[in-house]
Amino acid sequence: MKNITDIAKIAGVSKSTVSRYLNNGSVSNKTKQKLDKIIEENDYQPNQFARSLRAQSTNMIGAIIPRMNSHAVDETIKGVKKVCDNLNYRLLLNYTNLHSELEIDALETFNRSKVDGVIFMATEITDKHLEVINKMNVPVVIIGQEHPQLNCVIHDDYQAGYMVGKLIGQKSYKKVKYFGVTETDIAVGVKRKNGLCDGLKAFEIEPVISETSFHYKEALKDVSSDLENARDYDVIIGATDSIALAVHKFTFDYEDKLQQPLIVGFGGDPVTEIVTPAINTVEYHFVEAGEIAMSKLQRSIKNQQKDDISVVDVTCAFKL
Amino acid sequence: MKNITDIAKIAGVSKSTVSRYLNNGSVSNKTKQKLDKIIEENDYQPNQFARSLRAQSTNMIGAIIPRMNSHAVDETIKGVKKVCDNLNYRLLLNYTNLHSELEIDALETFNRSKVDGVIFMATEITDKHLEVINKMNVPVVIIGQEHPQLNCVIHDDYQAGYMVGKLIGQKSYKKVKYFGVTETDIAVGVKRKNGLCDGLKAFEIEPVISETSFHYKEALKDVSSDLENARDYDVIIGATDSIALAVHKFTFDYEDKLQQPLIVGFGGDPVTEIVTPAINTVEYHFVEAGEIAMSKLQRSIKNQQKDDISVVDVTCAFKL
DNA sequence: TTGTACGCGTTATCAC
DNA sequence: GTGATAACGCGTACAA
Repeated sequence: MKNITDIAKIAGVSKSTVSRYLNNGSVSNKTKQKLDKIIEENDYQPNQFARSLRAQSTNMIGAIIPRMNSHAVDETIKGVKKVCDNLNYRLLLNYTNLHSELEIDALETFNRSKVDGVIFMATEITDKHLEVINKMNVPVVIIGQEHPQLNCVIHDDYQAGYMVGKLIGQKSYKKVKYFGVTETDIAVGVKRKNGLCDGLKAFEIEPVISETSFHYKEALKDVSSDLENARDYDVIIGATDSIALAVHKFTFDYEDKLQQPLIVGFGGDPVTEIVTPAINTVEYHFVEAGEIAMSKLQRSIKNQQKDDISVVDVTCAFKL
Repeated sequence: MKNITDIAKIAGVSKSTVSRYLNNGSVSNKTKQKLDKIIEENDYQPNQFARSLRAQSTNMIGAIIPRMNSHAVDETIKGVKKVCDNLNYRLLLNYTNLHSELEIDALETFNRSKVDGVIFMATEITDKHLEVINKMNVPVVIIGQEHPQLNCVIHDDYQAGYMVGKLIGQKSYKKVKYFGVTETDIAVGVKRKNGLCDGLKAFEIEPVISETSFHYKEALKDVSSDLENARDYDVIIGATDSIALAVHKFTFDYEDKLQQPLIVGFGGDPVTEIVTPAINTVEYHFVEAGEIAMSKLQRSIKNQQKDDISVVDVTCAFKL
């Protein structure tokens, strides 16, 4: 592999001339053409590490994602990538498979790698997360959870829950079941649930609440044992689309086809419309969230200061 | 951000001592303890770029993935990551959203970034791909497509198709429909189809073949218009699980519930068992493929030479 | 327009 | 066990 000095020698110029050719331009037409050819022939590529070392910046953004096979993650990263492309940042993904320690590890790695900024799709922010993030000398933007000391983009989960609650109340459904998730996840476990309860409360409905897992398979177990002895719900709501799908899977086999409950989920996962009858799901604007997050990050990189939390609206595309 | 010289100054030693402390060891107990403390206090992290520049190697593996929200990609990367963790490589993902130019771009970027090796999940290998890969001075392993000049890991798509064909023939189904994909995708578009046809041929069955898209939505359109006037198939096979799901979606609404066709897909996507009735799908061993690919890459990095194509078996977990 | 000299942060070599 | 020094590849004042 050739370096800038090799190229300079071949061209019979100094390496600063080659460097100028590569960056600003300011070289004579003659040497320009000579270099065009030589660099092409030797397919020379400047060493990115030497560049970064020198420039003290890498033009890279690191993104930490909890998992891959997820509509939410996919869409969010689409948004992030779009802005990255515009701003000429390289996007690197680090995937933690929902492991909290791997998140910490990834944060430290990106910090050490001196990426220009980090996008962190969080499911939970522990004290350890906070400690590591505060020590970092690279700006971080969190997507999906909020924390007063950090730079965050969140979805309006309370509103999402509230909208569903109101829609259900208006249609005068009576018996409502909710499968929620752990309260360590503030966004989904707490706010979404509270929104729903408040929305229902206006109609004097109190849902029956259980807690289950984000994972379809585990949710299916919980849902099955839970609903086995109580099949008279008008509406069953899953805190996520995965959970709603588990509910669908179980209730689909109810003997009495006519009395199947209405099923509602959150997240706008396209799988919800593959099943029949399609599941009603609240649309989250993940792409937009990704774009906003990356723009925020860009500002942090320039200004070094955090701004307020950004809240992305949700939309309820369905009518009950 | 402090560097090794700062730390050395604070400790009152030379930077070579600090470097030794960080790497081999060979320092006195006294200075060791001193450095323990100082490095902790200043949370000093060695600059990765300077290290790589010096070492001429990055300990990083770049992976190029076509999309994120996919069971196949998710599982494959799990396998790759597992081996990476064992070998102490960092894994970087670059996601191309199924854009061929972005793949080329990603290959060049990783080459310039001097990662130690590249894992490339390909849907297609064009001349342009070949040209770029051949110019690279970093080993590349392809997953999912084969090419005589390249280092590849593939699934046994012919066998997968053949197994399905034989199972169908044995059950004496008669009218068989197959929704395939473009033949530019050798693995899925050609081999899977040929396997199926050969498997069926043994039973003198000739399937009716159409071509459609990998994407669920587009497949649904094609499937709908195709099946609208021909609802008397015993078996309908989709070249991928997405296509099979589209078939399910359409045929589920057939008025005559009793005469619903059997549906078969390929890929083992968990979504196929969420729908009811569950779709029969051929299991692909993506995690294993990822592991094999990464092991191959590791060998290439050490030896600089390519070995034979690795073929990963498929399994047919269902009986018809 | 072109070339010289230096520094980015790290590690390896070789004296001491 | 420790410290000075060169080298990794590049960009950029500064001088020519």
